[in-house]
Amino acid sequence: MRLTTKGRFAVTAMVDLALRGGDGPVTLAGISERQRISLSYLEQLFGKLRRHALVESVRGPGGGYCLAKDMHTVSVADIIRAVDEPIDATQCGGRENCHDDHRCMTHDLWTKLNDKIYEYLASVTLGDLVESQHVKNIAVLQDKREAAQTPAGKSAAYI
Amino acid sequence: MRLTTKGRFAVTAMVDLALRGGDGPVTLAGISERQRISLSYLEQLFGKLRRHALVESVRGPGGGYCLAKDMHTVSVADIIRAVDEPIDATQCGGRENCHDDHRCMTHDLWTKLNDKIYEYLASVTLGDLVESQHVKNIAVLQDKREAAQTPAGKSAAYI
DNA sequence: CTTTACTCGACTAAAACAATCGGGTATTAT
DNA sequence: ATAATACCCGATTGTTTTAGTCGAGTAAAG
Repeated sequence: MRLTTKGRFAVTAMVDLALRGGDGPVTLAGISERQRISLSYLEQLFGKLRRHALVESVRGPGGGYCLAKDMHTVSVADIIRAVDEPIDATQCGGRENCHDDHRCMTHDLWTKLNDKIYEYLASVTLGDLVESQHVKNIAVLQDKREAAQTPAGKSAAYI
Repeated sequence: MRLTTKGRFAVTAMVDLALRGGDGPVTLAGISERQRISLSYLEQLFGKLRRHALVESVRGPGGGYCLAKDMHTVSVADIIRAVDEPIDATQCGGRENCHDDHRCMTHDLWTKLNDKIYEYLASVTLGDLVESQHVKNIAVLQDKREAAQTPAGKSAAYI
């Protein structure tokens, strides 16, 4: 499992898509603006996401992208795997730095680490992220309301 | 926590060191030969390991490196941190791709992942790796003995 | 038949990484 | 002394990966 900003961008874009998937296709131009990710880069990412059947596209005016599956059945691991294709395991499978009886002295270590990372990323779904985002927005609203009740100017938060 | 071959090499080298630390300092030239890691690269790595107080050096003929601590008190995380210095957390702390209320939509995700990775690497000590290596060597010896008992030429393993 | 918006592959700039080089210094043995 | 061993360290280099761009094309709607 490789972890780059490409994967992070893809996850962010997919959350954005999931958040507004309700009313028809979402354009990349919109995601680009909201998430500040370059349009051409998004096109590249969504090409891969589409080929991995995570999203569906609608061409022409009014077109855009939709989630291909229920957001609760898509894990973060699925998304990262789609854009960061080579899943790079332990980098120890027959390389020149492994030899003799010393071969892969640390092989198990990296394999297990990989499993742990994968396990976690596979346990979090797009739906989870969307929900926690909603919780945050509610918190923001509550903060604003509380701020409004607090006497002018001073925030209660830092007392 | 950054994960590169540099960190992997450092862990491998430290296991080698721990395995033969019994009889005095171990030379980098020896580690280089056994683990097929370039000497100059090892010098670079061990400079960092020494500055992080994970190893101690003895100069001059008969010199080399020793573990500075008991192998059971040194975790893999310690080693990787020593050589891959900037611990690169979520790459989301105030970057241009985070903005407005959407800021860090996936921030918690990456923070938690980082914690998981760190947690695992901190749970494995150099001593653990050395022990599992011993177990392997015993297994290899047993394999050889069994192979010797098997009638000539044919291995029993693939039947 | 023009606009919107996806499609695709090739290309480039910049950063990170792996590794090397060259000239040191401390210590031991002869 | 002085030669050999082996650590010390900063600067540099070559390569790969990553991030991001460009341009030409296609499908669909109005």
